[in-house]
Amino acid sequence: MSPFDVTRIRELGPATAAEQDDVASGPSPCGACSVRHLTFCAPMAEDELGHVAKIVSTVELHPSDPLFDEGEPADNVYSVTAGAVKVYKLLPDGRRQVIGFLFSGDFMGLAHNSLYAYSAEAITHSAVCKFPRKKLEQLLERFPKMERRLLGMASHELAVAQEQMLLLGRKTAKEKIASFLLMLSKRSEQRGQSPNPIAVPMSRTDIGDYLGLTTETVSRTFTQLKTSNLISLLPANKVELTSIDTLREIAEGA
Amino acid sequence: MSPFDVTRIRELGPATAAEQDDVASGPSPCGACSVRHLTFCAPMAEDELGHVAKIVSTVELHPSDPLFDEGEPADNVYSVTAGAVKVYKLLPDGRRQVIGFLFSGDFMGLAHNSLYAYSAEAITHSAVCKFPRKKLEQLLERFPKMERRLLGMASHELAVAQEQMLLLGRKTAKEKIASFLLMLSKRSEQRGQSPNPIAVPMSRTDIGDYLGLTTETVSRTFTQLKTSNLISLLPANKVELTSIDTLREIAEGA
DNA sequence: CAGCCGCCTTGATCTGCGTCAACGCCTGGG
DNA sequence: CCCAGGCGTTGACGCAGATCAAGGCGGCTG
Repeated sequence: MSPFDVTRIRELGPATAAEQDDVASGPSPCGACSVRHLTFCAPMAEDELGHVAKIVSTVELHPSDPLFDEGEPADNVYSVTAGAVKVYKLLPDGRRQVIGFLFSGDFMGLAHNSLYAYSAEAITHSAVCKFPRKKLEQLLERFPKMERRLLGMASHELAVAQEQMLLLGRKTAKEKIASFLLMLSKRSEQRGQSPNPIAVPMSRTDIGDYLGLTTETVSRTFTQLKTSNLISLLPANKVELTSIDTLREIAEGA
Repeated sequence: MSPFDVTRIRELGPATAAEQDDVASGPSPCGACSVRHLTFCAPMAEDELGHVAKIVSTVELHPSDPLFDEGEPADNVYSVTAGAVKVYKLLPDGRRQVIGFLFSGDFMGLAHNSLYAYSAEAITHSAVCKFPRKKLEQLLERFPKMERRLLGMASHELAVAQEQMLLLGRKTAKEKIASFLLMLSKRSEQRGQSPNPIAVPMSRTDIGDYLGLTTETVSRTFTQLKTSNLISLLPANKVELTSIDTLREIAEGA
């Protein structure tokens, strides 16, 4: 079972056919958004949400639906409200690096120049809010507190990216997998979901491309952690962290 | 010869003994700052610079001087005005990952929580402007255009970090070194300095810790590029990129 | 419900880069 | 002027993880 996605999408409000067509369907119910406190909309007061609703449209995504590609004009900024999305970069010969996995509250598309620096694709059934860049910028100008929030979130992203550089440059396969699982757990908790049996919706290939490993190594390392009784692989792509403290020690290279 | 650092420090304005002691010495001459257009101070009008000068103090750093350490309270934000600074993270067992090299115009210390997420140390004789976080935040509140600039710079940092993840996770040693040299060249040019014979002020160890390699591999790869006539090692830690196009092809994995 | 396809796992082997070691060069201090 | 210590380079060897290969399993489809 994976009621998670569907549930959260329902929380978003009615998903009409028009929305699936990726077309703005007039003001959407930001007031009903259940993950608003996680997003850059958080600082907006109830009576200001109309300004947000006026420029936003919602998009529903199915597994492996692309959202945009690296190099396209970055005309929109997106905020994930349900599900899981991966963003990645490619080398000409096809080598892939997954830059991040996004969940409810995360945003993407803040390009410093006018082109997207990465591609985005849904992993699970997901929903995102779409903000035309120009209009969002006008909104930010009018509501500096929203811009402040965005700066705070960007700073956080930066810290996460730096932690990931440490992982990619200096950790072993085992340390990488342990770090990855703990990260998923922490983020799940931050979204108000279970921190322990965690959902791992992405494929071994995606995980490998995120950690700088091959699928084979990811698989072997999962097996190794399982054999050491540090994790259990549950049905429906869930993983139980049997010994979080030990995992933490491994992740930190102690 | 390396007049570069000294020159740019002089451009900063008089470096007094008080400044060397890392103590605010009253309003400093932001109006005379030759790298202001590169920093987050750029959007400030001439007649607003007094507000900046009032909260800033300058710090001079000698090679290998530490500026702050990971885990310390992040009480200040710094902007580099001359020289070169490295920021890095450590694993408990001493493995190091250099997160970035900072030059004129770059800032550091934008922590999302209250602690520095990395350590900072001067590579060359350098100068930085020090902004008490609290006071800077007040200033940002008063001048949203400065906050906007900071958001733009943070977005850029994010894109750079993502590019670095691709490098760390998926590129070979040769591709990493080629990418690194091209990055130094581009950044040198952005600061208005020579894009081709480039200054490489950091040690082989620092380069290795930045690229996820050992010093031996860095050294061997430099030798290999030299033997292939793609670069020349010049005196005073300068490197000439003999065939930028070929380097670019190598860097992109083509 | 049977067959296929994609994903995961496991095994065997290979290799790029790490590790260990030695040495040359430059620089700064006595 | 000489010596010591740090940095860079080079060589020999080892290993973590990549590559190549072969099934297994579960879910979707006809």
